[in-house]
Amino acid sequence: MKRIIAHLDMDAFFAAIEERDRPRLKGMPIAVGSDPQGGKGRGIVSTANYKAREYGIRSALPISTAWRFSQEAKRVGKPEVVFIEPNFKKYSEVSQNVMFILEEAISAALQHTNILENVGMSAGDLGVEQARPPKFPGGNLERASIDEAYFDLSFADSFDEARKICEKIKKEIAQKEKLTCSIGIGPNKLIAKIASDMKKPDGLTVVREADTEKFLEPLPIRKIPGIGPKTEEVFKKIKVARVADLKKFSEEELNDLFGKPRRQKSGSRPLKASGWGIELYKKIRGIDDSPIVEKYEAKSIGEQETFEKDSRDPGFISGRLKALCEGVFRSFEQSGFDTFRTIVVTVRFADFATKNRSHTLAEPSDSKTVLEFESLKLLMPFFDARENSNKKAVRLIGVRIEKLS
DNA sequence: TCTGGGGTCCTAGGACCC
DNA sequence: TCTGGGGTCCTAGGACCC
Repeated sequence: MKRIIAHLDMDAFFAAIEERDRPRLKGMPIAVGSDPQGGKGRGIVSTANYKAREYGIRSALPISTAWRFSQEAKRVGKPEVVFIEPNFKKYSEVSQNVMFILEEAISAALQHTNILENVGMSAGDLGVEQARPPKFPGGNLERASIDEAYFDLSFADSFDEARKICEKIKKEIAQKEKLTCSIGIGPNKLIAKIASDMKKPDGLTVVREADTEKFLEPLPIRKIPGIGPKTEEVFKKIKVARVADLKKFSEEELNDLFGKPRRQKSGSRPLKASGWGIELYKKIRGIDDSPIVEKYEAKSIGEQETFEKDSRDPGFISGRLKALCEGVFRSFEQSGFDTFRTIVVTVRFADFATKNRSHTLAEPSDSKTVLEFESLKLLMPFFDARENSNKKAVRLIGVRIEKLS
């Protein structure tokens, strides 16, 4: 049986929820993110709605820049951007609602398919291939993030059927949650994911197996998940901009490009593993066998904090470290895990240079005192002259626990 | 432009063991 | 004397994703 995979991605999720919940904001430019503090804030934009995107405001833009864009717009008589601080609790509740709608819709569609089959109405392999994936309901749905999910529609047997199911899903989410989403349908997760991004917002894009290579070739390489700003930059230097350009490289060439460090200048490291080259060779040809993974267990729990002002004060910094430990420990207690074994402390300096130090305990621990004591021990060397020779101020610190069980 | 906070995955080198 | 090969764990760094 051929695989049919869908990827659902909510449109401007956080901003759309805020716009929905505050009718007075309808049609206004909205940026959800940290407090801009009159242009002095140091955070970034989490999500901008489509109106705000017309101002050049998008995810990950420094909030201070967004503020400036808003002021410039105001000067030419356009409405100012509405800045809203994120409310993750609310977003996560809405996320659950959406996932529930999805789950119900999938299982209804599956039942429908089975009924048709049993009555012999489908292009029937009744008796020939009786075995349907007995995985629903609640099965074959992967919650990939707060606003994204993959689901398996192979049971629909055709891309046309799958499209109908997805149209229904979109309609239900719009009715029940007053939110729009975009869905991509393809022969695997990779294609579904790229497809869902093609016609945002409120899009539905189907890419059949036979069309995948033609679909991918004209795309900028950045559209391939896993190719980020660094890799894009490397390829830009050798005039590779689109997937079609990338296809001229053999598997060996790509493997070499990302493989072992071949006599590099100190400091610069290979971008990614050997293995990633071969991965990439497959991806740009639309090949992807990765399964839909339902259950998900956290591998680490952490918190970090950027100070309002960079600090050189060990008392202040260790005080904040302690507060972070408390937060991490609280999440740990609520997580259902019993013990942790590794503690990682992160320090980011004023120049954005970021250092980690970690320690793995001989025995697993469940103690807050141990967490606080070990984090402090990991932090101390950063105040040493040797680790921090030019006495750089600290911008951020973080604590994370790993090896949970 | 001047860069959050939550994560995941991958690699390399060194220690240590057989 | 000059020296193996494989495996696992720990630490550190980096790219990437939402």
